[in-house]
Amino acid sequence: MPSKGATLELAVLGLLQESPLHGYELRKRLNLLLGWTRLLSYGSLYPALKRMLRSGWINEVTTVSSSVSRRQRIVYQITPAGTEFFTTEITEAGPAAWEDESFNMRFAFFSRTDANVRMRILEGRRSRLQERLDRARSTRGGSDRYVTELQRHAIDSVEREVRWLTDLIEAERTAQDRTVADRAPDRGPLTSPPKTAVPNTAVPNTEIS
Amino acid sequence: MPSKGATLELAVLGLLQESPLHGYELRKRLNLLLGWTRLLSYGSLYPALKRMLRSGWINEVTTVSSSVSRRQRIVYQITPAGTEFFTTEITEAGPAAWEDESFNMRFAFFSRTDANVRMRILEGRRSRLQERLDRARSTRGGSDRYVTELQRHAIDSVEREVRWLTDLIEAERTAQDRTVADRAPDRGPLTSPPKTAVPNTAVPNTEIS
DNA sequence: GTTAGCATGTAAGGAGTTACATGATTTT
DNA sequence: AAAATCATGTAACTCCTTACATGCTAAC
Repeated sequence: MPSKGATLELAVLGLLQESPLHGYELRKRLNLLLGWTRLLSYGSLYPALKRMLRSGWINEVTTVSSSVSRRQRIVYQITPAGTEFFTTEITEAGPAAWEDESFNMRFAFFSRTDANVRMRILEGRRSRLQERLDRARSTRGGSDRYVTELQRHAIDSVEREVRWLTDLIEAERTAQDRTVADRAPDRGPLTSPPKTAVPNTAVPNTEIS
Repeated sequence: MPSKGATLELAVLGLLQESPLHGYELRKRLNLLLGWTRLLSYGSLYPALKRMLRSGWINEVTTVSSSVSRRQRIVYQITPAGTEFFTTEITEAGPAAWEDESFNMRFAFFSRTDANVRMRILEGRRSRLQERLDRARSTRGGSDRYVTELQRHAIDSVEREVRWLTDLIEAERTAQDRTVADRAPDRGPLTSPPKTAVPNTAVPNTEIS
């Protein structure tokens, strides 16, 4: 079975690979990682965790009093089965991986993805967007000013995303060439951002658990 | 009641205000108007049409043989009640109107919206996006290269959209000033696009029905 | 001591998709 | 005559949100 969606489950597993977390904290991290446009609700997250428990991908450990806080929490940790599922799914670079949500999630875990899989996902995503552009450009028939403007803006946005992907693919490719040519340790791409980076004025925000 | 979503229904009513259409054709136009990223399915459209029939917003007329084609179609036309509902909803410039889908739909029908309502929707949408930016910029704590890059790109995209809205607001404002000052007929904004327009190389596509 | 934020859940429902079904008409 | 496209629908299912419920703990 090609496994339909399961984006949320995979994102949770990806986060739990770094460290065990409880639901409340998971939600915060998921909102950072993906979404931030759409805040994930608890009504979505907690049932997902229950499902994952039943699937045997995660274990729950109830903490009563630990070092700093004596607040009761249910901490989830990933199981070997969960790790295996995550690895299998994240390696799957088929059409499901170039859809919006799915792509974002996979991209967020690219550090734990093989270089050739990264490449296939980036290229697949780009051709998916290219298809959209072709469709949009061939069917523009709006006489209305606002409709035209809306479509123009939408096309601009997708074109921008295609350029972003192209830059990333280029960065991946040169990084890979370096590795093959020099036998140097794979430092990976993105050591220098492909476009003008936002000046990092943000608060470091070093809150752990 | 503030009326939850009903984006699809409103979009259908908006299209039917121009001319009566059958389901198949409606889907095509809806995909142009909104979506084009997400193709609307018939499993969504036809039940919506049934609901709208029951609500009395539209009538159905079965055509058997007309001028060009003798193919059987069910053509829907908007009723006075439907027009009233559409007008009321489209004038409602509350928070529901600045959400992604809802905003796009309302924007697409801006030609049939009062200038002051347009302004409120554009400004509301912009401050909604501004909130997202503030949240995203204050919580950036990713050490991972790819996560950082993903968030940077997401922030860039929203910043771009904010600028787009700012230009549109400016265009609306000057258009309104002109109208007030000269007593000239309201030619509206967007007579010249605020940014570099895509060179219109698209096929005119004059397919009607 | 009360408010704000932490923490976990459930039930009902909204909005959509996919898969299934069927058949007419036009094009090749 | 076959294939593509037009045309309309239903049933099951997915995924998510909102509203409801509950209670603890930290800060003011």
